Amino acid sequence: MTPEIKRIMVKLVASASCSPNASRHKIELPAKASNANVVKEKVLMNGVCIKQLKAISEKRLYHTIFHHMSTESACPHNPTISCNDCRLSSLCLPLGFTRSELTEIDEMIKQRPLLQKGDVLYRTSDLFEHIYVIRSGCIKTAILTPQGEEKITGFYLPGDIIGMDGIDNEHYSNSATALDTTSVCKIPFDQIEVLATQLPSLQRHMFTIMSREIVSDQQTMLILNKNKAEARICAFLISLSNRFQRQNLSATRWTLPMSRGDLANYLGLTIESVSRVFTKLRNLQVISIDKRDITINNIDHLQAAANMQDM
Amino acid sequence: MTPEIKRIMVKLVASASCSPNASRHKIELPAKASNANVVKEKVLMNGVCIKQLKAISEKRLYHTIFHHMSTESACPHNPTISCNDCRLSSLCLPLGFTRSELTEIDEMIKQRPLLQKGDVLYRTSDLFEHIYVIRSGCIKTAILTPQGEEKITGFYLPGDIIGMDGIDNEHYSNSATALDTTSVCKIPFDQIEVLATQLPSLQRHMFTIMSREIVSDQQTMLILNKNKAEARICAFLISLSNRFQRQNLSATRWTLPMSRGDLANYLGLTIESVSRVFTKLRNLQVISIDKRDITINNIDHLQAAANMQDM
DNA sequence: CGCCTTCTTGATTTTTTTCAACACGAGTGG
DNA sequence: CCACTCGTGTTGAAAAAAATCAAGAAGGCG
Repeated sequence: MTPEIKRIMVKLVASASCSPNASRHKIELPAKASNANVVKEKVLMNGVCIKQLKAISEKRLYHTIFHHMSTESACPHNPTISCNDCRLSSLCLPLGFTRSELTEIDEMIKQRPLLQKGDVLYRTSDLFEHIYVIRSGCIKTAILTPQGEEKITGFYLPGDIIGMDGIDNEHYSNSATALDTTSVCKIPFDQIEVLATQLPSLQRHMFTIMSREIVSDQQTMLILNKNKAEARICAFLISLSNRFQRQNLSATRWTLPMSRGDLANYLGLTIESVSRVFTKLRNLQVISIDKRDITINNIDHLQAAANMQDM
Repeated sequence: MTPEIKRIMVKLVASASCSPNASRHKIELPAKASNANVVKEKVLMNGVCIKQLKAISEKRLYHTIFHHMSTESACPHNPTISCNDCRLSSLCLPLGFTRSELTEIDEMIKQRPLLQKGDVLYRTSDLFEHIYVIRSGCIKTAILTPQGEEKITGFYLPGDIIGMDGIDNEHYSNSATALDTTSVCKIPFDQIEVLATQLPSLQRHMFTIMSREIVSDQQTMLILNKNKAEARICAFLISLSNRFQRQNLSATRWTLPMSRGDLANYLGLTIESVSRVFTKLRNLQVISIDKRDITINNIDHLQAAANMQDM
């Protein structure tokens, strides 16, 4: 590990105190981080393992750390943090709760599982009992077709809530799989229901997040309806950029959480088509790509390409 | 009007008494109805106009009437029918309500607007105040793209509930337009919220129907993800067939509620592609088509084509 | 070092769109 | 009653786009 990277990491880890008032980071990835230098140590933050990979490039490690740092004020993946201290609570819970109401909710969310890349949170037709809030990392949800193929229905980032598709018939209609080291809050839905009858603002909040999921699914349908591969991918990149920005991450420089295969599956294209569009956009200087690290150089062009006439 | 058709119509209209116990119809369209004979009269049922067209073929009129008859026990489009008597109440409301609770809900749903073909129920960015239950007819919902194009997000049939996309940011994100003579129940959402805190089963029901909408949107994404036009259209026809069957209509013989253009828009194809697939399916004897009247001759082939390998 | 997964690139084939013409019925007006 | 137009749907030929098939590059990992 180069001294430069070590210095930044130490600084980051040091600022990760479990305090609700810790200032929010706005971090850009410096070009100094290199893929050449490989870190073989386990990386711990406040005693929690955030990377189990045996070898990881400095650049990727740096990405991982600042990603976790900027999505939560306190220790990423730390299962002991309460809703009172959680930076995501504004997304997760309605505003205006009293301290005692918050504590009541905190009591309800006892479990905050830590998933490693590839771990399955729930499977299609598992009994529906919980909804989950993503605290860090990334989750993909997918439906199994009658032919046994997996069709990805969404990618979920910190602050997003998943599992609500299971309310209808008591079983999840999707499966949920971690694309990276991911921590989630596991919330028992029956307790939500009871609490929601007592706290109208919680009931309203539940309606709101479900409505938001409906709108977001329809936005996805909109992207899939664009018939040009380039338009789909550009629209997806813009949507991802906006979501990172909402997490106070850079809007123009980030790492794709998913593989080309997952992306192609989600967008209804083949891997080859995705790869070709990426190459084309890179040749046009619209984006720079290094494996899954994306830099957006020309957001206007991306926007124009996403909106291209397609019916 | 031929005597044969007149006889059937009189029989149908006669059985349309406003009684909750009226038996449900299971009706097939007889081949005798002809497109040649044109009805130029207004058609009334229990004093409510169900067709305003100046000229309509017997066949289409017959379709219209039995469609309305079989979706409701009582007078179609009749705004005075109460939830107590509505045949759709099992879809619309949770089971196990007491008579007084039902009356309370009935009180809340005072308005049951009647829409003619092309009428707009609400527009994108209208203030969200109501959700709507389709009682008869068909509604399409659509999102306006930044370029001003309309992208259809769904088709809704009797028993379906629309407008829940508006909860999130106080404004509808879709517009809703009638594709046919359509009646809806207009339900004030703020009153739903108040009532739902008092009646846990109503709260649960709201969560359920929103969850169902999420699942249904994801099913649509699944159809759009199939990259072959034939697979998309076959999957859509099967889905429509199932929905008609759920309304106790024939699963194999019905009328497309939407134009080729709307269908193409919804499926992310061009009008020409839709037309070509229809022609191909007709040549293969899989379906018969007469304008918008569809007869499914070979459901297995349709199923196989819908499931065709496409990734 | 070699195996495996992921990603890229090229050549070919299939599919769909696009452009253009035409058919048909409904509604209109002479 | 008949020509006319308009909206809707069909069909054909050419062009564009994406899938498919095939091969190879790069990096993680044992």
